[in-house]
Amino acid sequence: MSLTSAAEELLRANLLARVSITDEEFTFFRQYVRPLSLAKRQHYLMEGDICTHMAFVTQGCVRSYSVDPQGQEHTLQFAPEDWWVSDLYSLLTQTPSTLNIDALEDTQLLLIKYAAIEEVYARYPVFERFFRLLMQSRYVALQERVNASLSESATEKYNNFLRKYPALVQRVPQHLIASYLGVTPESLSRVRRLNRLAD
Amino acid sequence: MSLTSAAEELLRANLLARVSITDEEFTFFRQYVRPLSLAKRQHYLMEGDICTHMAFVTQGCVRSYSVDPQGQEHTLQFAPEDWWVSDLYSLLTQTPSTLNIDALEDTQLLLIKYAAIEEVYARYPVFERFFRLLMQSRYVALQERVNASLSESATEKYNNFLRKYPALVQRVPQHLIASYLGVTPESLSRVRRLNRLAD
DNA sequence: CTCCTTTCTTATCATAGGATAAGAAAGTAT
DNA sequence: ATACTTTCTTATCCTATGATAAGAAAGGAG
Repeated sequence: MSLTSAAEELLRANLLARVSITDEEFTFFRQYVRPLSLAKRQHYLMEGDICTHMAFVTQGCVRSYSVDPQGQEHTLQFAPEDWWVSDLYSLLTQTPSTLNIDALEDTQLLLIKYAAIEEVYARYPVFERFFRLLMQSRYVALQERVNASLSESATEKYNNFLRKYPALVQRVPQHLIASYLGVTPESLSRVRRLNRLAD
Repeated sequence: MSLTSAAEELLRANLLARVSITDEEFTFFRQYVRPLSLAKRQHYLMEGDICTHMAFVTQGCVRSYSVDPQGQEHTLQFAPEDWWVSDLYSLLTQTPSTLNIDALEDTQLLLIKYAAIEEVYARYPVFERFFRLLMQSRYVALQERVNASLSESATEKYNNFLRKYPALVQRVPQHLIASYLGVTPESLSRVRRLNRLAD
């Protein structure tokens, strides 16, 4: 049995943050895990591809986004280190993806083969528990985002983003944050200027 | 052992749509289920309450909504028969709810005690599987809603709502659909008029 | 049937944020 | 160092949608 890499230890820690995992369980899980490197701007998933793996980011940052009929990009998720990302709909249904996932920086992923996941759940239900817990917290966060989109102005959305994700603001281009918030880059720039004037 | 009610059979069918459940498993689960009736406009949950149960709607319709600092209501979910509803954040953290849930019609719920759910999962992991699957599909649907809020105009959002939830349009007041879509009732009325003119 | 509440519509006016255009600043590669 | 790309800003103008106001229509309760 090979030693675990630093990346795998990050994955183990991510699992342990939600559930208790034994060495035996983790060793079993590792069978279905493989690393993937992405260069900055390289795509992990492109619209139309079928998503076959769940990706866990161990280094760098990716984002998932859709492209609307006018060619506008809309960012659905930023995933820096310690985050999971995939096109869940494509993964679950094994149909062509409507999302794109690309790297905002040079990035290291660990990929878990979706075709093996049922086997993992059957052997060690703790992994099913893990993904239930993960989905639950993601659901709560997404609902909060829907609520924000219904109730907040551009300024409020940006200021709350600053508060919630201060680290991302430092490493992600502003026009991508704009596309996450649902405003144009020019409007976000205006929001920031008015923030500055008001301070 | 008492006979199952029609409501309980609806619950059983809802579980069976995602997982295989034996009579024994369902009988065990039933221990933690109790019915609740709500009159139209009656609240099941009010902001500040701690959410202690998951609710499954067997008759009627409820909605969950938040109230912003200006007193505006924002509808997060409509839950007609066969849907699950709760304030998941309050449920998971046992902290005061930020959401309200009220009945749009006379409604029958089945409540599952959250404090018992870990016991249920431990005894019969199939229930954990069920809630994982439920959370997954809810997550996918919410992400689609976020995507719509980022990319669609009021008209598109309304027309897609019509397409996705034709039954709800018949039974839910339009101003509540407006509050779900993130537009004012007056704007929705305008959208409908322009739709009519264009037909 | 009548009153009262809720829901929906229409019209006018106001505004937050989009569209467009241009350039500045920062980052990257040769 | 220079050129090229990406990112960010500022300014002007424009439009989709919000705010306000008023009334019509529909639905319930007595």
